[in-house]
Amino acid sequence: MKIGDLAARCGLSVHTLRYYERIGLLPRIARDHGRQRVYDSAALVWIAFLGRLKTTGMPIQKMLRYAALRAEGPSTAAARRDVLIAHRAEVAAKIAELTDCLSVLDTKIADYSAQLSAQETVNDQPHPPGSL
Amino acid sequence: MKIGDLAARCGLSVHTLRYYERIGLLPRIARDHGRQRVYDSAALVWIAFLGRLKTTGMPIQKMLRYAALRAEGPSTAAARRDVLIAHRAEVAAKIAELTDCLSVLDTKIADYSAQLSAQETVNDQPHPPGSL
DNA sequence: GCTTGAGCTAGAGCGCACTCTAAGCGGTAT
DNA sequence: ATACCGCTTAGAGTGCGCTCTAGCTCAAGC
Repeated sequence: MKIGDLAARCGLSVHTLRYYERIGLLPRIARDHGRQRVYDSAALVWIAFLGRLKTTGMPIQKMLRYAALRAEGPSTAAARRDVLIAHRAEVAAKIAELTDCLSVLDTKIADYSAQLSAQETVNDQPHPPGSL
Repeated sequence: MKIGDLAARCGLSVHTLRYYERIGLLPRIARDHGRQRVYDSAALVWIAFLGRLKTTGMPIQKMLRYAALRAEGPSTAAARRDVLIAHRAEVAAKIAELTDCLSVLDTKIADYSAQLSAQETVNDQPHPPGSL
């Protein structure tokens, strides 16, 4: 698989794929005779997981630490698990925070709705009390 | 309340408060005799709400649109409610997305744990099968 | 064989949301 | 009176995560 194919499949741009490799998020990619990158499906799996980390708000610096552990091999499994456990806690906290904000939004929306329907009720009165 | 006091109470820096005013997120603030800003508690309430919007991922450009509607007065209540309803949907979607990622993380963590306890079991064997 | 399109590198540029600096003014404590 | 602290402005700088450009090589289709 060449870089354009991978880009089409994983949803990142060709530019971004090369950028990720340059900073070390993707391991060194094999090249063909013409120095063009050749990807296998493992790259797709890894990129999908990076996408999860990104979606959940992990900054690139932390992803790099995880990627470095991964590159070191199976001896870093415990360290990687710890990174994920810590990140999991952050994600859970973020969900709680968003859920909290959601109820604030609901309250605010309900306030606006009440305000608007009260106004509408007034408009519906052809002769509001005391207007004649 | 002067800008330093407000900063201490709302958790934003003095720099950020002036920046927010400059771009229009905060309405024009009254000044005292020496041109220094004087805030009332309404500012605190508004800033707290901006914080909710920010926490939930609303970009400053959208907050500006909401702030502009607010500044226009009560006639924009319906428009503001619509903005909040749309944003509420985005937040709910984000929560769903994060919840999904959370289960991926849990799976991954469980995989590492299984891998690590298997390895530990091997280490616990003083004479692994076939090793002597 | 020639065009076209995709890939290559190094490095510059961008949008967002701040964050800080420089240079100066005003009020208060000693 | 002087030192100091917090306030003022305009504008420059920062960090993140891309995103794009220039100038080139390479490979496949007509």
